[in-house]
Amino acid sequence: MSAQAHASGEDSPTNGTGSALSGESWNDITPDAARRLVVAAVEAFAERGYHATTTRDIAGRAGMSPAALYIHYKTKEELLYQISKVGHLRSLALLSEARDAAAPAADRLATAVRRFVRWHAEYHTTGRVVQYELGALAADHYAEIVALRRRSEDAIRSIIEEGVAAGDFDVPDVSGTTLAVLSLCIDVARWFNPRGRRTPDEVGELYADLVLRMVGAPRQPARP
Amino acid sequence: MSAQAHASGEDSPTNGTGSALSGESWNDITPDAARRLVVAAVEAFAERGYHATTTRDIAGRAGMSPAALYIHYKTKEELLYQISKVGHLRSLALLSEARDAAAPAADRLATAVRRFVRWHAEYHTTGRVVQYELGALAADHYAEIVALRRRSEDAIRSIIEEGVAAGDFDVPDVSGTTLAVLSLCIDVARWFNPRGRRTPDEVGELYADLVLRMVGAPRQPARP
DNA sequence: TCAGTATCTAAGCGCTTGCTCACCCGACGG
DNA sequence: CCGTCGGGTGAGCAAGCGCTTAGATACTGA
Repeated sequence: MSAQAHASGEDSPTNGTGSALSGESWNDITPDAARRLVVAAVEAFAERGYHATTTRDIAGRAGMSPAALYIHYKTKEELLYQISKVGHLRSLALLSEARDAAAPAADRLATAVRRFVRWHAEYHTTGRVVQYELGALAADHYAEIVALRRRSEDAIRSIIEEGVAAGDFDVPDVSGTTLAVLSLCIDVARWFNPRGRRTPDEVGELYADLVLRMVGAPRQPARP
Repeated sequence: MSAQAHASGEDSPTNGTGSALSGESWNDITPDAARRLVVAAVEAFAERGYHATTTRDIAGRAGMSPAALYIHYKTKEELLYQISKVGHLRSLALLSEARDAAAPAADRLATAVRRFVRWHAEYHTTGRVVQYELGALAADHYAEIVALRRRSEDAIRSIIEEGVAAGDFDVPDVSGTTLAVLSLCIDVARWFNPRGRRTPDEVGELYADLVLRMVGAPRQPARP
């Protein structure tokens, strides 16, 4: 397979948003206790699911009493909403950035997949909550999140459409393939295990290659 | 509710096990009330998740009082276990059959994916429970199910390995690609919507094509 | 005819849930 | 030196949970 050497600089074709640096993106939540609660909630939701997680458990992990949770968040659902929103915005930013880069469609698609997958692997707990606990959101919050997801889908679809138009891709069913690509990437959050054989970087590389095959792009161009 | 019509015949290249006929496979559960409970539980678990589903809800959907549930199943978890077991056995049978067929690896892989995906689309409620509610199983039940999943993975891996050995496939990372193929198929249960544009057959066909591309098989052989 | 069995229900037990309330505490400006 | 205020607590409420029990009903074979 392709050498995964790629020194750090590797991507960040555009960094207009300045989002590229952030690791887990809870850093800008204040006060400190509110941030600890979000982190605790992500862990708990990812481990046991939203409904199986108790507010006592979340508060406990954050090192405070059950009642303290309600100083910072009105309900347990609001915590989920916060997590879901931040996660979806991050996904969308990632994919939009890749779509808008000045590069051939194949490169942009590979970059999008590589980063999207890497994020889902690296922050697979967050990813799990973001991708699999939507159903627990209140109706209005759910609608808002679904709109963000649609925009993410559009970003991928755009790249594939442009690749087809440029004659770089061979894709009989663009919207079906878009769905499959996104689905493939998202599911990484479900199975990824940080103690497994593969690093997030390796999975990203593997998946970028697989997706290029799916769209019938000529074999991976040598990367600088 | 689920039209279980499904004209059966369509493919079935091998039908040694005789399992090919079953549609939704709850038909052989007796007595009738126990079957109704399983069907109700599948619907409820798929809609809201295991933990958000109450025994009162399940019993209600099955048209009986909450207490009646416990005549047929010892606990709510046993219901989940039953569903999970039947579903995983069905998946495994599907994949094993495809693996053992007398045909080139590409055909066997395409058949495996086509049927696996079709099943996850057609019975996406069951699929949802089977694939996404494992975590709610008791420890011993969980271990048993995980063993079944490993055997399913082995079936796919075998086909890919044999395709590589025969020179039909070009796969740099066999076990990674196996994971990706399974992941892609499984995730159909999450997003498939019976009121959407695509039928289960169409999704199966699309995915079989995509997977052949992923393993670098020469373009799809004409099917009879 | 009638005990035995299988199936079901109304009522409810003990416990946990999400969330609230009355109160406490240390930092800090005047 | 005190009042205020953001952040915290212990206790607990109403509701809902999984599950049990005592008893009703219908069907069976002898």
